[in-house]
Amino acid sequence: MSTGFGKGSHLHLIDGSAFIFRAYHALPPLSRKSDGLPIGAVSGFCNMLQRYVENNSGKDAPTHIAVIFDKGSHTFRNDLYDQYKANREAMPEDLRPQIPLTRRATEAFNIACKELEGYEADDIIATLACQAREAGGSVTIVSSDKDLMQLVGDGVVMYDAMKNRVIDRDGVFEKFGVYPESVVDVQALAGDSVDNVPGAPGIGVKTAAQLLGEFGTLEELLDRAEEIKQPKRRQTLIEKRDQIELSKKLVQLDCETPLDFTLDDLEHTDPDPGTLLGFLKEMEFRTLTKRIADAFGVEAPVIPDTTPQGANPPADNGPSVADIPFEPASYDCVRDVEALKTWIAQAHELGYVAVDTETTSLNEMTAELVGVSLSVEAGKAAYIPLGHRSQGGDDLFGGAELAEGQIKLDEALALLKPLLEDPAVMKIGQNMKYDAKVLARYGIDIAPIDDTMLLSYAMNAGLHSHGMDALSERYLSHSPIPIKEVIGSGKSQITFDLVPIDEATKYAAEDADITLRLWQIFKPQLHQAKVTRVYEGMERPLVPVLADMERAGIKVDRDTLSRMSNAFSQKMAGLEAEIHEMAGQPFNVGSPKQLGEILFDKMGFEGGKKGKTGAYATGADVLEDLATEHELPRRVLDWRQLSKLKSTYTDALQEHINAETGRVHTSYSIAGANTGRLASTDPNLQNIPVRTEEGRRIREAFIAEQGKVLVSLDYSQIELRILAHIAGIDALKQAFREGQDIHAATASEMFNVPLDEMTPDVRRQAKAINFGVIYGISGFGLARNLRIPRAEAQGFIDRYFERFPGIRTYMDETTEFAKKHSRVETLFGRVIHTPEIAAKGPRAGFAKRAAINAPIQGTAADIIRRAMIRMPDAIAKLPATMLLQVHDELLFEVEEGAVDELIAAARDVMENAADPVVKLDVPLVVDAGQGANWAEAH
DNA sequence: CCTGTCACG
DNA sequence: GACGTACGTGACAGGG
Repeated sequence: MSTGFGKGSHLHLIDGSAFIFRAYHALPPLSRKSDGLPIGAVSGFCNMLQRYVENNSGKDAPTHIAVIFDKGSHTFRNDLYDQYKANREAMPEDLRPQIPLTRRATEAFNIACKELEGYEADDIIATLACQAREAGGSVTIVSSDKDLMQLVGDGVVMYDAMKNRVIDRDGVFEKFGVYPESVVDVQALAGDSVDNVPGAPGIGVKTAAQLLGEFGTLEELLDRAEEIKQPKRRQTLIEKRDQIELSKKLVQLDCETPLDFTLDDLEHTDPDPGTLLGFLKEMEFRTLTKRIADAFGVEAPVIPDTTPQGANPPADNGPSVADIPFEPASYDCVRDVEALKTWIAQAHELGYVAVDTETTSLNEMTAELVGVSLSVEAGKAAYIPLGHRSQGGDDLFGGAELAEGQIKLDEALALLKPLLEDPAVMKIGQNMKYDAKVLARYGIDIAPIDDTMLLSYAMNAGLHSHGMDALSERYLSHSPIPIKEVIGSGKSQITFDLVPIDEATKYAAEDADITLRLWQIFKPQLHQAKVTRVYEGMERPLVPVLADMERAGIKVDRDTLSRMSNAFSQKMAGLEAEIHEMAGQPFNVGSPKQLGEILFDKMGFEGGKKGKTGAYATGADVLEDLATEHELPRRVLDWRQLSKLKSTYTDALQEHINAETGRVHTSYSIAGANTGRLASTDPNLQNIPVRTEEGRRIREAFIAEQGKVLVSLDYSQIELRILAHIAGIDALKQAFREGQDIHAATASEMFNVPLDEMTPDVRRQAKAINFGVIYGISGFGLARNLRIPRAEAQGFIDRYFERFPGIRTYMDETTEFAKKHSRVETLFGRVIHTPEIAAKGPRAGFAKRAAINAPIQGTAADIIRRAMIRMPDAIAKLPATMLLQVHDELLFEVEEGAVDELIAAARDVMENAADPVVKLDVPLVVDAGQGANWAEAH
């Protein structure tokens, strides 16, 4: 029945990109259950196609149909004008992989799918519409894009699928005030801020339509521009003639696109049921598969239910998980292989399982696995003891023997490994990084995971902490068995392997039970809280990245530390003697209480202030002031510095060197800091000294292995850059774009000092103000920091606000937002709750400054998180390991020959880490350093 | 266990 | 007009 395209034929042209974006934004970010592939836009796209075909199956059904896509970002318009579509936001990361799938979907529906490199979809649509019109057929363009309106008329109409409205010549007139043949002229004059078409400044659609009504065509208008009465308008049209003519070329669609197919190739035929249903099955679209199978009158293919619900708990019908009682006695203790297999099968069937590990220590690097607990349903959990020992073993070596009635560790792990690594089963944990690290040491790479701690953090940062006990109390009204009751505390504390198995079961299974229940509460709330992308993009993917960094650790040279400790001891002893001599009596220099009494009571210094405990304040700022009057306070300051360096660093770090690896392994808490920053503990490697020469030498003990180098990359002024972007401070943005010294530039702007006459002191003051702004500046705080009178500090601040009024606006708007919503947000959508903002009294001040700071600090934290998540792939082929993060710095260990390559690759990731979600107005700049130790690298 | 102090960004 | 004040962390020592 193929007769070729001609009179009576009806061509439908669907704007594919419009369909995709509408589908993407209309739906929550769904993902394919079996492997987490993002699929929301594809799902919406298929639904829209299906509905479209259904609605157009009557006698007006199209004889020919095609979906047209854009291809490539560079078109002939970019050659005309390099700014064309330059400020278009980049495609969201989770949409990109879905684009090819929409092509496949189109083909599966047996609809022609067309695109052409170097041309926009609009040009292909224009060319096809012209051809169809000439052949005597009619055309419906399915799109609401105003750029396509120039094509309407002579048998061509547009159809807005969203509003279910046909746009004909009158519809175009309604929109533009002119008929289709003049649309291009209107657009050339009015320009388009979305596509970055310049147009004529100051002329919009209304004025353009009016001018064209008067002069007829754009060319006529430009030739006779002198006749225009309004002086401003006349001047614009004369001066900007080139720009307007360029704009016309940009908006004019190309009807001569070189196509490698003809209209006849677009003939619409019914899809092949097998192909279409096969595709839908592969995408795991259950509802749509069934609907289309019904329409074909065939059996719907079975999408195996053994593939997991995985990512989400089943819809909640029964009693709330918080209402199901906790019954420790009901927990299953799994002591044989058959029972274990039953539990594993249940997990496979459901597609999710809560997992918790019990170990001999909180240190994941040395902890030995003692047992694993699982839960698949609220109130239903199992504990699998694997390494329990009978208490008080009485053999000669005092070692306890493995208790009876446990599956052999190897055997159990061999059974658990396929489950824990099965991409089709979601493993749910509370602080999964811990379990992942322990299991990694037993050869199990647990994935995919959900983490209740991180779910809570993504939704509730700032509201409460995210430890399991706190979450259980708050959301389940249940106090878990305290670990103290199981293993004791203090001197009589035992390790978990010595806990009797019955008791261990109650404790361990309860943890898995609680974790599962929390997940069932939290996971469905994620989308509503609008933090799905935060959780899936910036929290969860960080878990394996940090686990690897922590397991890698950094090499620390014990001898270097030990020598420093000795040197510090000697110096301190000398200082202590001098201090006692000056004080006229011996006392504990390390006791602020005793020191305060010596200073203010015995020696009679003025201005002693007592705190709420009744002790004198003896902080560094106090001693610094007293140091002008007497030598003793300076000695105490020196002593304190050495004492700090010794106790916290040179002594303590040695204790943290792992006997097996010879390295120090910190632990990062992902959900510790409210702003999104990480925190480092045991030991804290984010506060290794650097500001004083003496302290910085401690970094010489952090070294690279033989043949390797430490490389440090850090963001330059990232928070100030973010401030410039968020608050929209043009002067700061400009300074950053030009690579200026930002503090000097600020000083120059504030104090009217030319850059080449800048003194270090003026620059220092400007620097203090810049940082003060980030922290929610106050006259008092700046005065104290700069040690200047408060009035003077306030004067600086006033002048700063005067010169950079955007800052004041940002602070006011942020405070308002916080008051209104009780939260603030980062550029990437991270939510930080600010419950205290409503408080009265001094707490309100704290809350306000925290609210001002959080979006800035938090956005910086988001950016480096994104960089860290991308880093493993980016450096996969290099002999390099990412070791540490210090808020704006990443430290790597690299083989000597690959340093330059590593720097290039890592810098690229870091400098572009905001893309494509946020387009910053300022460049991100990363500085790099390298050396045999951290002091050299930094 | 809390407080003061001080190390970092 | 008074009241306290820079933001975010973690570790250690002293002292109850």
